[in-house]
Amino acid sequence: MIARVSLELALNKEFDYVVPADLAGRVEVGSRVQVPFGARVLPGVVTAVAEESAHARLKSIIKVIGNQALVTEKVMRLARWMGEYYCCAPETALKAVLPEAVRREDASWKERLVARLNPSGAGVALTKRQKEIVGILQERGAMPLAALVAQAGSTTATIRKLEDLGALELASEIAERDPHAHEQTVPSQPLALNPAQAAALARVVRAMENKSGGAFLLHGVTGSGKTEVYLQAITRALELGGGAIVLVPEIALTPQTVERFKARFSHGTMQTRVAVLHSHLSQGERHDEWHKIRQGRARIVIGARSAIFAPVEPLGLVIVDEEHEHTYKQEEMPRYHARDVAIMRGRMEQSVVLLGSATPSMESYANARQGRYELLEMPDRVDDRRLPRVRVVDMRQTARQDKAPPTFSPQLKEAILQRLERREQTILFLNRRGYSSSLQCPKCGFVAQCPHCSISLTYHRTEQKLACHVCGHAEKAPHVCPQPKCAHPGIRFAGTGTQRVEEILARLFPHARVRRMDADTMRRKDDYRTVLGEFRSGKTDILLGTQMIAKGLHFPNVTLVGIIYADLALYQPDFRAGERTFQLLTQVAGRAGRGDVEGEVFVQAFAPFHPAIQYARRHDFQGFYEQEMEMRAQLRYPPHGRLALITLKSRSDEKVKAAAANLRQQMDKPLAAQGGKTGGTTADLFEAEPAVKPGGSNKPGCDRPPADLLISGPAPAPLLKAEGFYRHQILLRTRAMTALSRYLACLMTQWPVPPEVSVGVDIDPVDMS
DNA sequence: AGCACGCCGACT
DNA sequence: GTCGGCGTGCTC
Repeated sequence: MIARVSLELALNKEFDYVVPADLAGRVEVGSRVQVPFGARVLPGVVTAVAEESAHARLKSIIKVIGNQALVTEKVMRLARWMGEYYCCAPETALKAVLPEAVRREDASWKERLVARLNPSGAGVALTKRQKEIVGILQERGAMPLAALVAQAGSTTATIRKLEDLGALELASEIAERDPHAHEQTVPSQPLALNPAQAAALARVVRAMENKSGGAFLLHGVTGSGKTEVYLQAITRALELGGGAIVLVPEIALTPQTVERFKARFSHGTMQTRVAVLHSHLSQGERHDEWHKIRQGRARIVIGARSAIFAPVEPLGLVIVDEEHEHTYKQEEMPRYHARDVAIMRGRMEQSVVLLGSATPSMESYANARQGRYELLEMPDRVDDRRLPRVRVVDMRQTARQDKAPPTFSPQLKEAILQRLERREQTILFLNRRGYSSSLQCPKCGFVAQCPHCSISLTYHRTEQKLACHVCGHAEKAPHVCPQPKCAHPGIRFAGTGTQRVEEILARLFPHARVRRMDADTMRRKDDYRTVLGEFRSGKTDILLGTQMIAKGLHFPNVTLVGIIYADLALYQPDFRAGERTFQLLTQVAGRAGRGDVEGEVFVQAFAPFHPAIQYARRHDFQGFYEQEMEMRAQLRYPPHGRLALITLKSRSDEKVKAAAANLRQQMDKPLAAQGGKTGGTTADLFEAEPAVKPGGSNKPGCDRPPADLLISGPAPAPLLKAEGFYRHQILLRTRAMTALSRYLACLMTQWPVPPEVSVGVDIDPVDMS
C-alpha cells in the first residue's frame, strides 16, 4: 500500500511513501505520519492512499502519530478549498487546521496515579494509621494519589506501602486538564422568547430539521437576546444528533461567555461537554480539549477563529457571534476569514450557519439582501427595554479658541457627576491606549518616531517609555527634546490616550473609583476577570477602556456611556473607516441601559455630522448601510465585488519599489502570452459570480485573470514601513474571486521574486495598512 | 524550507 | 594548493 503525504513544507507538492506492513491498519486519509525526506525526518498528513505510485524507489513511513486520523476527511476538504481560495500552498492550509498542541507529538495526555481499594485485599492486617487511609478510600471510592495524600495528611511512601500490602491499587489514568474545572456553574433553564426571538429560532430550527444546511444572518440590536437564540438553537441541534461550533471574537472569549454555555449544557438531561478553544489555554489543555471533540466526548465547541476547524461530526450548527469582528480574519498565512470558512464548511457539510451581530458587516448584510443568507431581524431589546438615548457633543464648540479642546465636555462631565451622586455606573470608551499618541517638541517640531516603522511612538507615562504599537519597540522617554541642537525642556503630548484620561479623571472626580482596562493593564490571565468582577459588584464607579470593553459586557447598573473621541478611526486612510466607527459606536452605546433605568450615551466628536456618527446616534443600521453602499459601489469596493491585496516587502525601499513595478508589468502582459484557460470551476464562497464563464482549453499553463479585473498600484502601503520592512501594494478588484485566486496562484509560481523581496497575497483583506 | 552539489576568490 | 561564498535543484 502507498500513502500520499502532504508535508509541513509549503512545497505545493505531495510525496508518496510505502506503508510498511506493521502500520497497514493504522494509516488512513487524515493520519499524521513521520516520514524520511532527504536527509531529514518530517511530519506530514496522509491525503490519499493508493495501490501504486508513479514514482519508483519509494521510502517508507517511519511511524504514525496518534491512534486515529487527526484530520477528518471533511476538514481535509475544507483545507483544500482554503488553499485554493486564499491562494496559499495546500500544506499551509492543512497546517492551520490542526492546533500546534495536537500536531506536536510530545504534547499528550497527562497521566496521574489514581488509588482505589483492592477488593481482594480486605483481610490484610493494617495499623491504625493505615486503616484510616483505607477508610478514606472506602468512603470516597477511587481518588487521585495526590488528593489522597493531602486528605490523609500522609505521604506517597505510606500509600505505596499499602499498595505492596495489597490493600489498595495504584493505576495510571489520564487526567484531563479542564481549563474551567474550578468554575462553578449554576444550571440555567431556557428563557421564554419574545416573538422576534421565537421567529428567528423557528427558522433556524426548520433548516436544521431539513438537514439541507443554509446560512442565516441574525441582525439583532444590542440587548435583543441573541445569545438565548443561540443556546436554544444548539439545544435543538443536539436533539437532532448534531454537534455545534460557536465562534466568538477572541476578546469576547471570557469566562463569563463560556460559563453561559456551560450553564446550559453541562447539567441535566442535555448533559454534554462543552470544549473551549482559545489562546489562553496551555498546550496541554488545548490538546485535551481538542481530543475531547475528536473522540466525540464534547459535542459543543466554543472558541476563537481557529475553532472553525474543530473535528465536530456530524456538524449540525455553526454560530458566528459578532460576525462583523475583524479578529475573525487571520493576518498570517493562510489569511482566512473564519466567518467565510464557516459558510464554506456549512455548505460542504450541510450544516446550518448562523451569523449574528447588532452591526453586521457590509458584506454579510449585502449577502442577506441578495438572498444568499436568510435575514432574521430582532429590532427590539428584550423586556421592552429602550435603546439608550444618544447625544452627540460637538467638540469644536467645546474647544476654546486659544486652547486645545478639553478631554471632557461640560455635558459629559455633568452626566458623570450625576451618576456618581446616584451611585450608578459609567463606562468611558477611548480607542487609544498609552498616555499620548505622540510626543512633540513645541520649539523645533520634533516628533519621536519608531526606528523600524513609519509611525510615531506612543508615550506611556507609568513606565516612562515610548512604545511603538506596530512592532513593540520601546525606548526611554526623554525629558527634554532629544534633538541635540534644540534640547528644549518642554514637551507636548498630542493625542490623548487612556492613561492620560485616567489621570484627568482622578483630577476631575477625586472620589470616584476608576478602573482602566486596556492591553496595558490586562497583562495577566485573570486581570480581566478581576476588573469586571469588581465593576459588577459595584466596587468601581467608572470603567475606562479601549475596544475590549466595547462588547458583550452586560452590567445593569451602567446608565451612562461616554465615548471620548468618536471620530478617531474616521481619519484612518481605510475605506472601512466609516463602517468601523459605526460598529464601534453602536456596540459601545449598547452597554448602556441594560437594567431598569434608561441608558444615556454621550458621543464626543469633532465631526459630529459624519454619517457614521449620525446613523449610530439614531440606531439606524439600515440607513447607514444604504448610504455606505453607495460609496462602495462607486469605488467598486466590497461588497460590490471583492478585493485581493498583494503586498511586497523588503528592507530596501528601492528594491521593493522596483519589484512591485516589475510585478505589475508582468500582470499587464498580454493574456495570449500567458495562455491557458479562463475561469473558476471549484466551489466559490458564493456561487453567484460568474463574470467569467468556465471553459477554454485544458492545456497546462496559467489561468487567465477574470475579465472584470481592475488593477491599481503599485502604491506605497498606508504604513510604508513596518517592523523594518518597506511595503508596496497592488490592489485587485473583481467579482470573480475564485478565478482571480487561481490566476494569482499561478502568477506567483511564474514570477521570479527578486532577491531580498517577499510577496504576500491577501484575499478579502480586512486590514489594508 | 533545508541541504546538497558546484564552480570561482583569499587564506593556513 | 584548500576553505568557503551562496547560486540552482531536488527531496517520494
